[in-house]
Amino acid sequence: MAKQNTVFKDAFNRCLELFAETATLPSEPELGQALGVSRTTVRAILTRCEELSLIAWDKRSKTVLRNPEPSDYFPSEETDSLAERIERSFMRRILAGGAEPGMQINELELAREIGTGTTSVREFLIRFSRFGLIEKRPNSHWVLKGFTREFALELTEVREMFELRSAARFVSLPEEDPAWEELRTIEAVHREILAAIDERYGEFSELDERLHLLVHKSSSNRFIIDFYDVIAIVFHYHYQWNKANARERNARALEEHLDYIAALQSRDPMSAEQACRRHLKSARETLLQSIP
Amino acid sequence: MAKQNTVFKDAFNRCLELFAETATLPSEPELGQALGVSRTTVRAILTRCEELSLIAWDKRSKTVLRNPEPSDYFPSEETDSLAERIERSFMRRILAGGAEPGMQINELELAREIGTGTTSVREFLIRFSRFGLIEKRPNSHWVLKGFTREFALELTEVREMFELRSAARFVSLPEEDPAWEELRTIEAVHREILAAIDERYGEFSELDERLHLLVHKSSSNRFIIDFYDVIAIVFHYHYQWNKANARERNARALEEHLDYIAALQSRDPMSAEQACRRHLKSARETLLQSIP
DNA sequence: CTTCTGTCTATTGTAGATAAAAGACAGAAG
DNA sequence: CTTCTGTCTTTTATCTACAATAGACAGAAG
Repeated sequence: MAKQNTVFKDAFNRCLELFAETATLPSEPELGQALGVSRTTVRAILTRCEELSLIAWDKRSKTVLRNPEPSDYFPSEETDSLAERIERSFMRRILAGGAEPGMQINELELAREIGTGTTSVREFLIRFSRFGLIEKRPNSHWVLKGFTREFALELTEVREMFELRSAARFVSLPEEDPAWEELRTIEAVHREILAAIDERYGEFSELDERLHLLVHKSSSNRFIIDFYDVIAIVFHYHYQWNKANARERNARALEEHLDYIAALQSRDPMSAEQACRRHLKSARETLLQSIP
Repeated sequence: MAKQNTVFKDAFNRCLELFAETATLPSEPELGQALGVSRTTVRAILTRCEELSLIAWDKRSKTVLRNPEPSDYFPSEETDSLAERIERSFMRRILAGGAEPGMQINELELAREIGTGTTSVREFLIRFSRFGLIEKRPNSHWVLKGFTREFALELTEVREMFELRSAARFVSLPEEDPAWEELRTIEAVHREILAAIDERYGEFSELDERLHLLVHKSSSNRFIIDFYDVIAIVFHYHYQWNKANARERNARALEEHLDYIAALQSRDPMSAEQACRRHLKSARETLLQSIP
């Protein structure tokens, strides 16, 4: 098992969705473009489609023979990349499981538990180390620094610096910048969700990320934008983990977002700064409350 | 060749230095402590010392028989860890060699050139990616983003945010904080170097890192402190690469540092901020001048 | 009863191998 | 003459293996 063929399986599944739209499939390079994979993978997909009698394929003609059935798809467990599986397992262990700061992290043990080789785990840990939650002792184990109060405070301190700076840039973006359009879209989604808050409050997490990432992006600074990954992953898993009072919390945050959005749209630096500060302050408090 | 024994070789060399101080060596755990290695490595070192008739070793008694000669040491090329070698080769390629932005980076080729396995190169690139100079195309190559003007501006923007914040913290450190002592030491070294600037201007680079790292550390924020790695590596290689007018540049920077140090020692936030801004501004300009 | 040494085990760092995926090139089809 | 397909080569992602290194434990020495 040198390499998982998850790219193939995932692209295959996505390719079946395209069948609904057209009776004849486009050329191989075009398909590759649409699915975001190379021609090699496209041909593997087409070959499998042919084997399953989903299409008739002869050189340039690719005719859809029948609509795909659920059994044609690969199960979703098989389409996740190894890196995603490792991340989930790891985060579950350190966030959900009682993981005390100072705990040792063992590459071999993690690999065995996840059912994978050590190399992948190792590379994951290296990438993950930039989130500041783990640290390497050279020639020895990793140490879990823990999702502690200090961590949250350090994270939010930088977040606030970066977001205030980005918000200040945002209000000075030229009228024709696509960010304004995206901001209006995000605003509309906010209103939709608020209108049906009882059913849709769960969609907040994703929307939150979308808004803040948009703001951070206007900094045009790769370090600021990259840092948003740290924030996103922490909040992502934090929302999954801590669902107490989610409805009220999210409703309040949505209102704050609307204020923030309005302030950005006013193009007034001062009120944007104030709205930004207010929201970040309550976001910080929410995060801190969930930490013992 | 599963693992290079550079830890052993480097510790062995450092161990020979200890011979000058004592006629009998301390216990194994103590030696391990002093050299920063495990007992396993200590015993390997002692075994080799015995083989070379450098010491007589019987259980607890370890008597030095003769002083080490140059030929006893391992050559310095063999004591560098693989990671260090890869970093140097890579930086030489991308800074010195005409490396245009957008260039593809090939793991296999790099590994062959450095004479190492792909795994190590790969892990290096993953670690290095946080410096914002390269980017991964999944399932495909890395792309060099280049040491460009934008890079320098983005880097210094964050640097200035972080250092201003850290300097503000610094002035409010309590009297007994060891940072004040370290600051006085750094100040003294500055004066020494300035007094003999023509011969010693080359020592500035290291001192610069020491001062700024001290300031950043007072933020007590892991993200700010970690970010200093990015700054340090960029300036480190930048100094090596760009030696034009080094004497004058360093002399001016030393003067600025002294102002900055005095402002910090005054405990006055306003003057610390001003001195910090002044120095960072000229550091930025120096960096930008070296980029075409 | 603390600290050391001898011995053994477990884990990390690195190389090498292999399937998956990307990508290059020439000739075919429009 | 542009875009496609067939074929082939190169590179990446991942596993496995193994030496270097760390670390554990029991008995020895003080």
